Amino acid sequence: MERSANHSDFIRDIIREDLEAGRVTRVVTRFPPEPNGYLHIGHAKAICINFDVADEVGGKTHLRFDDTNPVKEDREYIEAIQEDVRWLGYEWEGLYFASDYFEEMYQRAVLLIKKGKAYVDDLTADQLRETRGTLTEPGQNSPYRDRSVAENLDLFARMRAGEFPDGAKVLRAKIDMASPNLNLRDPVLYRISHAVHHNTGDKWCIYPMYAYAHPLEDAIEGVTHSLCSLEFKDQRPLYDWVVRECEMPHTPHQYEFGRLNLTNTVMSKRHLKKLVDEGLVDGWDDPRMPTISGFRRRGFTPEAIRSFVRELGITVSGGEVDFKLLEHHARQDLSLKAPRTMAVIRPLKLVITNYPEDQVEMMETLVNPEVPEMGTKQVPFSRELYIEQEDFMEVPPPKYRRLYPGNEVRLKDAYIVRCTDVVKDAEGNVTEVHCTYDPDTRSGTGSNTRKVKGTIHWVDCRSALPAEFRLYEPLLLAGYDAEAPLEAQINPESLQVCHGYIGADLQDAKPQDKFQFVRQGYFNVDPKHTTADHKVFNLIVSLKSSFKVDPVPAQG
RNA sequence: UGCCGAAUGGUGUAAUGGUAGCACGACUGACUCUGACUCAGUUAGUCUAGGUUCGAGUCCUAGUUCGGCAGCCA
Repeated sequence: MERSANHSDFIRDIIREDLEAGRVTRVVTRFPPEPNGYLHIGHAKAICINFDVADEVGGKTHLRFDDTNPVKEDREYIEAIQEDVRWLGYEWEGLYFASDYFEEMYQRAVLLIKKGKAYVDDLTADQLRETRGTLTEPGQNSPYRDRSVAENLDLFARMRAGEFPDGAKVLRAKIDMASPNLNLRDPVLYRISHAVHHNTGDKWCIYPMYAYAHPLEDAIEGVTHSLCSLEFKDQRPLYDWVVRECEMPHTPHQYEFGRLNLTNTVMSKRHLKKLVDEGLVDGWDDPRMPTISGFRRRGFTPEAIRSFVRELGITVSGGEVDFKLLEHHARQDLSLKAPRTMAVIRPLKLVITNYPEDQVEMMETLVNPEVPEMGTKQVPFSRELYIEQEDFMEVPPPKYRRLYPGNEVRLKDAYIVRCTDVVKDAEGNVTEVHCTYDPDTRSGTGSNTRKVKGTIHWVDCRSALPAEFRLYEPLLLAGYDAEAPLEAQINPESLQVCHGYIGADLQDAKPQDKFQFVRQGYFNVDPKHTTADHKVFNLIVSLKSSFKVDPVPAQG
């Protein structure tokens, strides 16, 4: 795993100090997803942080499914989550399930009861909320708060035995109903839920709450540094209370860092699940989704995501990261890996009128000019080519250096051509561009010293393969409101499908192969919709451009 | 008018009492058989008011703004 030289942040500082002071001998962190949805780029940050900080000091990281709420969880997610973590490039030491600790958690709860630190409460959920107090007023003690230990023990055992319906009773910690920290106002430790659990089946009908279960999970596994996001900050005193009062032999410590927010991106699982369930996107792995699987299908590389996350750093101040930064890391990584090739997304036919009808020349080109070791390849060239519609304008705007009547451009890796004529249909749209070529200007011959301002890409008509291109924009409209219904805020142009051509060199491209379409951007072979005779390419990220084509070209 | 936390260029971060730096973005220019890449340059910042100090982004006080917390979710 690659490491950055000057990593330092408050978490790494704490770890270093703990190590130096001998408080811990080996660092253990954990990534604890709930299997109730797919992982997104925000989780990627948590994954990178947990694995990286441990790895850097020779520690280890557990993958633990925090599966304490059977009604929301599903096996499907367990597999997907593991695939995503692996794909990101991380291997956990130990795969754990919180549900494997249910018995120990139960016994620790019994201990709490015996110590007078927990009690069974018969209040309804509504009553419980009403007596919890508010942000500015203390709560009131439950009338059941002072039940005897014996009664609590009996009731709790009967809860476990299934004698009560869902919601009839809860086990609560006995802490302080007047605490200014709402989390300490006798938080619920266990609830009754007659639900089938993916792991424990119907063995249990009471399930521990996160606030109780999580610290115990960490303690049981010997986690040293339990890293979580900021919204758990207020739970830290409760976390410590649970570990202490349950008399856990090992004491883990919780530290919180700021979540990742990306511009123009919803990150909540609730919203993402809704987009999937309502068919507004093509599944969890829709390339517009901020899920790990979405980024993977779109064509982002794990290296790009990791370097992006590392550049973000770890802080406790929140913010919103510009999506452009992620794109930057994608380009940077892909530029060294992706073979270059010419593809035409919106085709326009170009005919070289003075080129022999049946001649085909093979043009040599570098697979990747930035990495010459990647070699060269041959590209066929002949009289009729497809060029990009954008690369011809009958009436060019200022500074336009592509093709227009009378102008010369270089066909990349081939010849310089001059536009002599255009052919139009009945509506006056240009359907064909006619050019003449200069035989002395063949690329690589060194025989010519002529310079021409513009170079455009092309694909030879005879050998061209039809292909589908999917161009993406942000899924959500700029300035969307996460609180308002999302369906009305979906960017209608978030997916644009184009039908064009690729060169014969992409004949054998496989799903997830990545290419740079010269002058356009990086594309990934879509693994879901590509078939043997129909290739679909996802735009990963476009190339930057310092020239914007006039959006309202004057067509004659 | 509760508790907790955070405020540094447009964005994300660094500077742990001693020259406010880096990256992205934006804008110039050079180069270019990718208007890419690369290179050079420009732009732009310590929330406010006091205080401590030879010296404050950093420490103190007060304020302002923003975020989190009132699930039998995690």
